[in-house]
Amino acid sequence: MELDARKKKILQAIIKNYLETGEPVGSRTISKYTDLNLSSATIRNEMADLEEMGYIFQPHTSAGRIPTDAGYRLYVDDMLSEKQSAKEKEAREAEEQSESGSSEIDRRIDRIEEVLQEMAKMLANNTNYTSVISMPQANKNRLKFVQLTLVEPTKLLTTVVLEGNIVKNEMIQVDKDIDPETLLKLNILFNNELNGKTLREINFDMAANMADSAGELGALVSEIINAIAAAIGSADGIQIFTSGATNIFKYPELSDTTKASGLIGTLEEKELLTGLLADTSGDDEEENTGIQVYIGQETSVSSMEDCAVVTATYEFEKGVYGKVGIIGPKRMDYEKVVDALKNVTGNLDKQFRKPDK
Amino acid sequence: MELDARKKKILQAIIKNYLETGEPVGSRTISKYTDLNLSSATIRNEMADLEEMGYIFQPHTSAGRIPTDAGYRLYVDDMLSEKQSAKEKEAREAEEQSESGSSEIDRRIDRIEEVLQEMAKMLANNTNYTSVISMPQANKNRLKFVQLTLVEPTKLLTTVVLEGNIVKNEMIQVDKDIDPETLLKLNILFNNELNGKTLREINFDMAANMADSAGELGALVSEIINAIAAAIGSADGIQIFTSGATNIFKYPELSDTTKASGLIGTLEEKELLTGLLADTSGDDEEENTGIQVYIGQETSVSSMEDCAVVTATYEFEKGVYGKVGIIGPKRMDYEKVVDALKNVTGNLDKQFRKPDK
DNA sequence: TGTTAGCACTCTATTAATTTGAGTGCTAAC
DNA sequence: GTTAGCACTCAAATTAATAGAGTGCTAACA
Repeated sequence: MELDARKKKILQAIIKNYLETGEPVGSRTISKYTDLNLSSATIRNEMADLEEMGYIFQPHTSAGRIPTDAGYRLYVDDMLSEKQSAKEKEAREAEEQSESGSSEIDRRIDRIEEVLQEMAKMLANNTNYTSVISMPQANKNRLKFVQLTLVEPTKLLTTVVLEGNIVKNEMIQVDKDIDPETLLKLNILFNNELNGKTLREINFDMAANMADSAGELGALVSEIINAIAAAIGSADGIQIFTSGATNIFKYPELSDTTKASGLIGTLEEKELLTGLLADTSGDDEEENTGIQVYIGQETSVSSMEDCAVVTATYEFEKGVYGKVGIIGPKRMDYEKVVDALKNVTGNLDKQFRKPDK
Repeated sequence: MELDARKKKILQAIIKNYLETGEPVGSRTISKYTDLNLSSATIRNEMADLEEMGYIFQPHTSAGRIPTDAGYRLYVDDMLSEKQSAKEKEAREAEEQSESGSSEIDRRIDRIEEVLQEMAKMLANNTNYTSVISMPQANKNRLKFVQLTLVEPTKLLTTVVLEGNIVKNEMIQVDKDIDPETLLKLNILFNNELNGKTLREINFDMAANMADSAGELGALVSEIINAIAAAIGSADGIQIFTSGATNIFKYPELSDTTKASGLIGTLEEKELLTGLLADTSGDDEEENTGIQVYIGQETSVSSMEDCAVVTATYEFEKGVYGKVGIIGPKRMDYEKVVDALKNVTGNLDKQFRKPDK
């Protein structure tokens, strides 16, 4: 069967209406809602076709129609490609707004966590859905600077600064006292050897080599390397901020206790979200719009099979990306969500990249 | 009216039964449940009295009775005072178990956040309620060590170590380059002047004084002091870990959507929890058992008016306390919860205080 | 005087029966 | 190809009927 223009128009009308009301939509509604000037009977015929094609279905005989995942997919893809073509026009018209109120957050750029948490909150409030933001993935990030400090005679503080000025600390308990000269030597050693290295590069034989060449300090050196690796690692482990979890209760189709509990549970756990926010740079869709949409099963998180997830990527430092996502019911206002996400990623890009400084 | 022994026994039986079943309990049940050998009619009479006294009530005529907040209060107080007397006996019998498996967590004691988060998870899993743990309140904590490092020519990293080895970082953007000697001077200056000070002590005129005596570096010095204060402050802002929020769905009286949403919302916000976990050292009850119980309205968090909250205090460093709490329905298993809390605080005390090291 | 059996009464919860109305599919006419 | 009309279906809301748990009160009993 052919999905001609009229069918498509009807399908869109159905989905649009369902997005607003959340109720199955019947033929009579569409007959009036559209400018097609068709009777409900005609619409019914077309609907039967659309159902056969798998874009809509009835929850039960004698109910209106609801979009299937395939229906949503079609709708979303259409919208995105429209946005895409609209984008080119925008690109020309933009630039005038490019500098705006970033100074306030500028000052505390080192408090990335707070910025992201705040963003998540805002996003959730604006959209009435649940928002999710991942810390930029640092595992491709390079070590910029290491500082060893003696806090107590046997307590060594390792401060690690990564590219992008992410700072992490690790405390090491040592057996015997360390004298200042040794400390200085160690500091120089580590900064010479490790700067610019990633976690992966450090982990391999480098540790062994350095420990060897350090002679009697070998044990200490390898312990310090471990601490450094742990510090980088702890920055690596995807950190995720969520907000507005309770917004799901605004949508009856999600607020049944088992579903809600499952959803909130995965939001609390956070580990399960990493999959959602994995790095997808290189995907086709990504290349085009920077936006990805997962509908129902496509999320591969079982507790979200009744949800849709829209994600976008922001750039933290050259080549280091983080993700922003919105989780809501399948019948979410995709258009609004996409706009909101673009807004946020745009903001973050601007704040973090700061080509001027 | 007099609350004689028999009435008390009946009240306890009612509450105990209600804790288990969650259903209003009737006279016949009690007549069999207790060893009082009284007919249901007699029990009914006593129940009428207990109701008049305000310890129990009927959700509607012809339903069994449910404890009022006052009833719970009586029950909990009794239990706690029993525990208290039992404690003395324990004290004699204890000590043999005093050293147990703390080594594993010992190693990573600097990762307090992780330890506490893990504890919260465990506690929630064991009890099937929601758990809450606050970071030790550092605002009485003293500065132990400051380290200024130049990360880039105009980027100054301030690393602050507090008593208890809490480490915080703050990045400062400076106008002009700083040469190594100045840096060294600053390091010495700050460590001499500020060590052992609390946030409050630093904030006052000290900042002004130091800036003055620093001459042309005045502006820089005061900016650094700000950074240090911010670092301490960020450690001060109560940090709270929660776990098992979704456990509330296991209790029908809490899982109605509005209530659940409110509760989970406050758990997500966390700010509202600070009141619950405020420092109460010095309270009467606290002195006796280390345990506090808030029933219903007593929490003064509106979303928890159908809940009970039990909290306990643990000692992080001498004089620095944190709190552990359990949030559940009023009909929670208080005894189990109190035991679990004591267990956890005991563990934390042991881990953090480490009188041996 | 405290305890108990007995009974009428109340009120919720459950189940069943009934009604309503939205929406469909199909047929026949335009 | 479109539409009016009609019989049919089914969920949801409404009402009615029933069952059962539990009470309060009275009168008898030890």
